[in-house]
Amino acid sequence: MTKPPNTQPLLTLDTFFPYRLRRTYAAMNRCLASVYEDQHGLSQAEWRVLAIIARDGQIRSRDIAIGATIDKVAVSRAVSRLEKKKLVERKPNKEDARSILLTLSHSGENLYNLLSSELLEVEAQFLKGFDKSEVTKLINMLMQIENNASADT
Amino acid sequence: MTKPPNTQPLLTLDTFFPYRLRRTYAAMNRCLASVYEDQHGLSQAEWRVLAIIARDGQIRSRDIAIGATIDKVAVSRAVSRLEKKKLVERKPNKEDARSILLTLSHSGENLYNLLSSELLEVEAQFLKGFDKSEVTKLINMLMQIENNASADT
DNA sequence: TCAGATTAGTTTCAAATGAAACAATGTCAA
DNA sequence: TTGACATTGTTTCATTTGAAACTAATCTGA
Repeated sequence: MTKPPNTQPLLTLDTFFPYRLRRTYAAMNRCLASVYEDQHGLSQAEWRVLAIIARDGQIRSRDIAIGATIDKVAVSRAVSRLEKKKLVERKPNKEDARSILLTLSHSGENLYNLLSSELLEVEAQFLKGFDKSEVTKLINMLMQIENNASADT
Repeated sequence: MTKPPNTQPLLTLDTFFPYRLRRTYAAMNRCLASVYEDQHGLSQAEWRVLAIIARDGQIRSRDIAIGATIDKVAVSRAVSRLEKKKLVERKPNKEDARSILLTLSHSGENLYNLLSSELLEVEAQFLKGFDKSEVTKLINMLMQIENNASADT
């Protein structure tokens, strides 16, 4: 009874790359959130800020915003919450008093280590069935697409 | 001066699949939004609802929510706005008076056709440099990963 | 040197969002 | 039937979010 909407569809949603990427991203996110949020009480922003600090060591808010592509307001709020939870510490920056240097606390490091091993397992679930070269190729394609999108006018 | 945070990092962020996927998704989204939002004044939810209705013809709110993985409240609001803009029409469903059947209006179809050709160009930008088989492989991997993630406990 | 412009980070306020409550209809078993 | 439960879609309300305003510090160039 349902009539086909377009006799000659321009856009086939199911093979439209943005549609597929969005669906994959959404499904992935639900899995990840069940770990960092449901099990450890961190928001996505908090987890991402934590991961960037873990990667870079001592870092300014501004560089977290750039590294994690979160806007500075969200970073500021995430850091406040992480500080309240004693996971992150703020130190004054002697070289530039406008900014603040952020580091993980001891318990921040512990949580990060725990979380990262849990999330690596989740990643392995996502990528189950693919061999190493396929995954490498996938990652490289995603990086190229990110570049193409960022270069976009 | 910046000390390495972990002597033996468990998780290498730059090759961590969820990190890459998220960055790609974010970059892609900015490009797409510059079309449907900045140029045509549609929110992401509105565009996605429009695309699902275009694909499926006559459809219930509920099925849009499932098809687009948007929650029903967001669908309800997006449909209201689309109706206000005369892009979508609500018709009572004779078979089940709880639900409402949604279709594109004439101008909704026109906008959809315009938008989809514009967005296909954006997609082509993203995928520039890859051949057809690479893109097919990519899409298939994303679908598999989505399934793996959805099957996750 | 010092006035204007720029940058880092926070706060404020309005808009977007999501969970729960809700009204209206439909289903199903006793 | 009918009465308990389920489903559809909207509304309400509290929280989250983001843009702009703001404070404080730094840079820049006449």
